[in-house]
Amino acid sequence: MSSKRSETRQKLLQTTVNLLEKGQGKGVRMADIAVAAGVSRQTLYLHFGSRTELLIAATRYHDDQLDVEKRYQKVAETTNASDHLNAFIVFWGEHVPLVYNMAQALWEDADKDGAALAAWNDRMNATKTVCQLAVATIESEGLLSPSWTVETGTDFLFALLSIRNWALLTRTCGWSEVEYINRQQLVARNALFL
Amino acid sequence: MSSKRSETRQKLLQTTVNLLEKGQGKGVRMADIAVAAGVSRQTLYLHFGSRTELLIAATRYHDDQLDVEKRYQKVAETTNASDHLNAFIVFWGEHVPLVYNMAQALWEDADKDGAALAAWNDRMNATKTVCQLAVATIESEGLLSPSWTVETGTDFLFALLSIRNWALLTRTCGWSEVEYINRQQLVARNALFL
DNA sequence: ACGATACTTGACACTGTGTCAAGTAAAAGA
DNA sequence: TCTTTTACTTGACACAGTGTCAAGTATCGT
Repeated sequence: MSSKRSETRQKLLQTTVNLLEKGQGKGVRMADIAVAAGVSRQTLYLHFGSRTELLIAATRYHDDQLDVEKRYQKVAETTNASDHLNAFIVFWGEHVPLVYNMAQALWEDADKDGAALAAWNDRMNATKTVCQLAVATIESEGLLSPSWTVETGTDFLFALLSIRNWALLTRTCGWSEVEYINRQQLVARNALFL
Repeated sequence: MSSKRSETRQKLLQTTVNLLEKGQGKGVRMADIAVAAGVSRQTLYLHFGSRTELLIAATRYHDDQLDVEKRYQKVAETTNASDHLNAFIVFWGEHVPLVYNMAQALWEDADKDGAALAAWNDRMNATKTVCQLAVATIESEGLLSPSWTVETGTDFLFALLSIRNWALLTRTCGWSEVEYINRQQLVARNALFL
């Protein structure tokens, strides 16, 4: 009967994901989640110690549903640095919209809560690693512009592709997904190659 | 005797600026400011209706002290698009560190408070206007890469120079002010010109 | 001396997070 | 079948921080 517990846990996570995704992540309270899941507020604290823990668990849960590894395959399968970079930016341009609202909820808490900050940094480091891979590939083919080292080039690409930049360009400036991808490819290529 | 009121007001603003600048903007409470200014908490509400109002007023007060117009002169005095862009990025690279902590305090409230959001957008629009000027100058000399329109090029430059990008590159990645300026100049030039 | 101005004092409402203790209901185990 | 355990509920409360209110004090100008 320990399956009832994990059933409830799953329901809570799913409800949290749903609310965060639709509500733009803004001001989703513990009470809101409890009501939406048809459960008492205290049950949330029984399963997750705090709002931050719930947020982190929900983020992971959501990630698992997205099957990121599989979609990253196309990047991994490329055979040269230029294709790799382009494929990576395509991947990223398609990935961020799926993750944005969850990420936003996390970083809003990162101001106050150390655990949320840690979780946020975790995710950021993961994406920086893939940036690093892309730049290292360019360097290994001798195509990295002498203006950059692998490290600083990675920093730049990481900043260029940051989620907040994505939000600024697509949400605030109104770029479409395709425009975002094409222009970021262009900028990254012009900056890093030669 | 109405000078006493404005004296106090000034003292409150200055104290707020001091606290925000040193404290990384994080968690500066009304009570903290009141104590630091040697005044009761309620006096703050007598002069400014809310935390957000105080924050906005403090930001303006701080801006006035910085004499931005004068430091922007060097940008305005340039005679061609390339110099203009370079001078602008130098200006920006020197400007952001002075403004960062205040800006951070403002945008942290922007999540919750509509007024803070409005104030934040105001500032952002101001900087976007100067970005637009830089890109329009390039275009007017026929040097803007055909990949861009003035509008999209402005969007890009605005994103590249966003305060959050600055924070990511200098604070998180550890770029020095000089490195930031040189590399951002490089990237902007490579992306926009041709 | 009078009254306005500037500020103080202390209490209180409100929101949202997190905690605690006692209670219920139903499945699991003897 | 009776008992224990598990999963959840209920309602109260502490706490932080913002914002409000009413009554009090001190000082300045006239």
